[in-house]
Amino acid sequence: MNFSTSEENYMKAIFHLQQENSTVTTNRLAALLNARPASITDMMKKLKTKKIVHYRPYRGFRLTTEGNKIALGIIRRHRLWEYFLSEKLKFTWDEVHDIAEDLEHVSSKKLIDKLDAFLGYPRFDPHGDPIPDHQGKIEKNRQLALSEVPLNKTVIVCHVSDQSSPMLELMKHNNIHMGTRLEVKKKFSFDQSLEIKIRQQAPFTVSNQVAKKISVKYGT
Amino acid sequence: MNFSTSEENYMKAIFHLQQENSTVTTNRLAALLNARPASITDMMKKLKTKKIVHYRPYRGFRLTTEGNKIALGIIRRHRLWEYFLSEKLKFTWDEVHDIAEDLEHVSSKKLIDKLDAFLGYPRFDPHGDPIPDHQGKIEKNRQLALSEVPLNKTVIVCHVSDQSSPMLELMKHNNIHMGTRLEVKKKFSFDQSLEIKIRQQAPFTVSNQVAKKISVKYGT
DNA sequence: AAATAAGTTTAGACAAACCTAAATTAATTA
DNA sequence: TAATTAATTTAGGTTTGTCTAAACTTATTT
Ligand SMILES: [Mn+2]
Ligand SMILES: [Mn+2]
Ligand SMILES: [Mn+2]
Ligand SMILES: [Mn+2]
Repeated sequence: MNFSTSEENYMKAIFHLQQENSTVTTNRLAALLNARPASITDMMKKLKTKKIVHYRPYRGFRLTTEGNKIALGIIRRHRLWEYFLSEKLKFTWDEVHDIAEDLEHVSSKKLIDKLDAFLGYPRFDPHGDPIPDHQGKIEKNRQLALSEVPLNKTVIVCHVSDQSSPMLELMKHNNIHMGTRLEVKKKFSFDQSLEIKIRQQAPFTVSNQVAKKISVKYGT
Repeated sequence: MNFSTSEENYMKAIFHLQQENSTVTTNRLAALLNARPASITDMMKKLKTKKIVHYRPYRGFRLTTEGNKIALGIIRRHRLWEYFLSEKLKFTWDEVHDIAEDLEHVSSKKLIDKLDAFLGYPRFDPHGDPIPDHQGKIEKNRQLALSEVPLNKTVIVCHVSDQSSPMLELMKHNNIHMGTRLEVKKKFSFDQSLEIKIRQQAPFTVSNQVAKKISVKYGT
């Protein structure tokens, strides 16, 4: 079967919400997609007849096995394009998402498999998220929030979930950017603030608020 | 202003029809877009209010200066993606068009300019058609039909406008493919058939019917 | 100058994907 | 258990892009 851009965006959004909570509600999805709840209900009815979601009125919904497979295909496309944009076209990591949001809907299977080969079968996108392979197999996400990192382990910054300018200002001031290697030296239990050390720099402190927004992975 | 996929497809189609005949008619456009004449009229009214076409009912239409500029942008995107697909992803020349038909509607200017740079500012797409530059400037098309080629000039096959299997069979039999270098040795006035010579092969004859379908350019 | 034919437009429908406002259901609290 | 509240669905619209069938224009013939 073939799906519209809209249907694909819904499937992908449901997939992401399911990671947190296996059954998804109308309002959560409406918020994520910037749509009204009534629109969600309309689409859920449609996706139910297409056997993409399990859905019982007032009871929430989740992807069927088939729906899950399709969602993984869309995520594969999204992340491969993000990798392409960042690696080949030299976009910065914060610019790639919006463009990939459109490119992901060009759904030629052959295109994506050839793109994958051209890129050398990358396993993670520029935000550190795993890229499903051509069968839809996906590795466990190796990221965790900076606030969860154990003491004295070197980690690499790979995603920042807030791109407001106040946040960017703070990051710039502390010299944190994508790929920065750092260690957590101390956790203050009073406010969960962290003392951070970047190689060859004086240590500094970040609030728990900030640390929750920064994702890192264990370095190679 | 921002344009829908549909509006973009109409603009591009009008642009191409204008090359042959400066004012375009409803039925011609309907045929090219595989749509009903009534749909064309609807869209022309819309594009007129957006100042993309000049249009007087029953009198045909043509792109405004603005419409022309936009159409060139879409053609630029289309041909750059075709080049990318063929050159980087190793698609064959006959596979690239349909995929580019979708990719061309991803309209980030920055994406296309970076893609252009990545590809090394190519000037012709895999079919030999010129690629407009970032200002919309486009070179003259250097292609001509094989049937129009003067005697004893080496030319390179760069486009075949009929991809039916009978045509492909004939081309395969005569060893003609994209990039083949050949010379026209003789023109028979009786039926306009041509005697063709490919380097290190015995000469053979093709009908005018075939020669009209094959485009070539002067070699480098 | 009529009549005819060809090309084009209009009128009216429809599906997709949204929306607002009102009604309904489920969950929570008194 | 009966209200109250929060979440969700339904009813009814709108916009975009398409279509068919009927009406209309323009061009071409008698
Ligand atoms: Mn998307
Ligand atoms: Mn990503
Ligand atoms: Mn297109
Ligand atoms: Mn082309």
